[in-house]
Amino acid sequence: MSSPRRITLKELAAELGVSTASVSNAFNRPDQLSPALRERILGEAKRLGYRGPDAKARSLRTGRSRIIAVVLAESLTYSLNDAVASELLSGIAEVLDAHGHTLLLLSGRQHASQAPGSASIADGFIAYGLLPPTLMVSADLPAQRPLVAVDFSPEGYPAVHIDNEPASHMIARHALRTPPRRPAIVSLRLTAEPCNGRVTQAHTQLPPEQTITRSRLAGFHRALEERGFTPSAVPIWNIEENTFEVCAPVIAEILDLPDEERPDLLLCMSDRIALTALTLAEQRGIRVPEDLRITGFDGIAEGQYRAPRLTTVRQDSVEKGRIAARMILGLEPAEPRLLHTALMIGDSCP
Amino acid sequence: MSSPRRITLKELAAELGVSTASVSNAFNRPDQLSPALRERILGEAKRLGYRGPDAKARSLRTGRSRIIAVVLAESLTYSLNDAVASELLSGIAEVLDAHGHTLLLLSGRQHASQAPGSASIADGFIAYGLLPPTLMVSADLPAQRPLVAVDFSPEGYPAVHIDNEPASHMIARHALRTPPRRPAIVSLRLTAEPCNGRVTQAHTQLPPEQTITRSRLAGFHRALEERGFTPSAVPIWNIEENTFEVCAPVIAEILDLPDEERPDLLLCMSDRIALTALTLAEQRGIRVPEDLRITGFDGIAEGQYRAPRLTTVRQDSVEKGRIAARMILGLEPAEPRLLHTALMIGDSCP
DNA sequence: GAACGACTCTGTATCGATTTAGTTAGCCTT
DNA sequence: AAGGCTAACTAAATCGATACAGAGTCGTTC
Repeated sequence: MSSPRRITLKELAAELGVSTASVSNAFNRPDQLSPALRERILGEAKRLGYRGPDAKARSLRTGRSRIIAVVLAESLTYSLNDAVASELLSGIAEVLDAHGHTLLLLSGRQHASQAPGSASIADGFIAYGLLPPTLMVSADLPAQRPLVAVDFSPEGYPAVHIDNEPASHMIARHALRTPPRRPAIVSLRLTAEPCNGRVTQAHTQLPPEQTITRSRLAGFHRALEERGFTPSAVPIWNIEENTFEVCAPVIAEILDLPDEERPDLLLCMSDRIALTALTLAEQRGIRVPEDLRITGFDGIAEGQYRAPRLTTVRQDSVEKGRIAARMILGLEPAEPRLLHTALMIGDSCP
Repeated sequence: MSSPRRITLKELAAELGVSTASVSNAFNRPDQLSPALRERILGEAKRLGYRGPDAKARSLRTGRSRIIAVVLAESLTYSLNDAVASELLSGIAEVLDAHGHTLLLLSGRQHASQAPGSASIADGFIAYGLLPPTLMVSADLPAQRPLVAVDFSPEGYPAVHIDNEPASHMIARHALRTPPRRPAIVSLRLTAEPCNGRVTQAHTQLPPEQTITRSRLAGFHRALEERGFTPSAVPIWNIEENTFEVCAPVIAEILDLPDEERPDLLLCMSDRIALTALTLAEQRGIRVPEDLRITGFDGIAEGQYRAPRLTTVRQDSVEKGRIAARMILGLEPAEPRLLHTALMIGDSCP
């Protein structure tokens, strides 16, 4: 336990009989001293086991830590297992790595309760999908520090988005080309109050915060209307968390409806929902796409590598992450960006 | 750009006419000052927009940052999309969160090149699956700082492991109960030189570093021997990266062999490999398990939610992460731990 | 009524670096 | 030979907090 305490720059300087400035320069600005001295310093440093300037002290002095924090709306546990969030993080990590920065993971939830915010270490923040109320709580994160938002739009900050409404309009339009008898929508976190199941009249007052979900719903509704359906007559089921475990019971409820009530088209707001539907339909001997057509949203890998291949809208979450990271590093102008999506026609809804 | 610079603790103290010590105590040790003063300080802090002590300065002074770094063998981009690594991270994040710590993500690869290590910020390190050579490079990470290893065993550090050899022996034994005509092994990173495909004689000298892979192979071989097979006669294909994209061509090579050479049992070293085999077999009309039996390893969710359900060995990666995190936080003794695994018999190899 | 302890609060050294302004020495110019 | 430059190096202030030792006040206790 009595570790031989790490040697400091000052001690190293004393040992060598040079100033601390020179040692610092040896590590950071080689052009500021003679190669000979630099060599001598680096050599002695290695000999004494000095690992280079301490990051804590350096970041205090310089004001920069080369750390970017990503604040995730959901718990880290959830986010790390969600394909879309993982892809986003991948994109962010890729760019940060390439520019010598590191990634600190914060959860919007955790953070609120967290005693003394270790957040002020970060040079900048990338916030993902925070809801306005959560944002308020954690808004004091970026005390004058740069913040880039992904998948939501806090006022006054640059944001990276996809075109949710046109995208879902596009896929719904495709699905409705073959007119379904009973279309249905399976939505993600649409209601103000948590509700895992059929959305009833009681939930009609949709909260305005859920911008993504609402935009996607709007796209579905527009397409339905264009094809002669009455949007309000199309049933909506709501899913509280985008995981198999939470989706499964709701999907089961839908698939186990009596034949004459069971939908023959599911417009799902995420691939995870659609994949769950695919799995449960298979288990029940419901044929996809003959008896039931299913569309997803996101374009995650899992949906493309399985049979039947999922019909979905691909959004490039990795690229979204890259852009956000480049913005926060100042490598590209931090201004609102809207990424486009692509319809991917698979076998689940040809 | 001329941000009104964040106010400091000292300025706040001056404003209030109290000492900096009191302000610090107001935030950190409420019992050290009267409730009245504390109230006054906190009030004024809020009024002036003071967010609480700066993390950089605090961590320099106290020597603790409440940040734990996870060093991943692979690139972050890969790790974030790998189910096993994600689960591990989930487990780690869960425990760290619960104890007010945050997670810094470092890649073993990135780190080597990274200019000035921002690593010395961390209070401790959890290293995952580093190969000895890589570890050497990054060994100077934990300058006298605690380190817990996961899935490998650097000398002198506590490590969390699973029982790889018994586990793969167990599943191979199960698979061989129904004697296959032509068993084959699909391995992960087994060879010294990168080799994506059939392992030939040239690769016989297996490097000793790949402890996990070697242990799993040993388990397979022991079971094969017990069932009367000559291990050296069982063909091995090697996969360089545990992703669909890298697996697919190798699996295709196997499945496209002429009927009389094609294996009828694949012992795969990961679920990802096994799932790829499942998908490609399906595409080719090869029936699983009738024509081809497949076993995996890991027990990732994706394999359990699809049909046919994967026969595999479940390792609790989340728990592995939790344990590593608790060790690094000193919540449980940092001593070698071996987790047990469970055979999960699915439909891919009944 | 002196001594003691319990509460509050303050002064200041310190954590380990970076960086500005400045000093010295040596060389070149004219 | 004087002035001007540059290169190489240093002294010391500073980043923003924490925590120790001590100072002052006030109520108890013997």
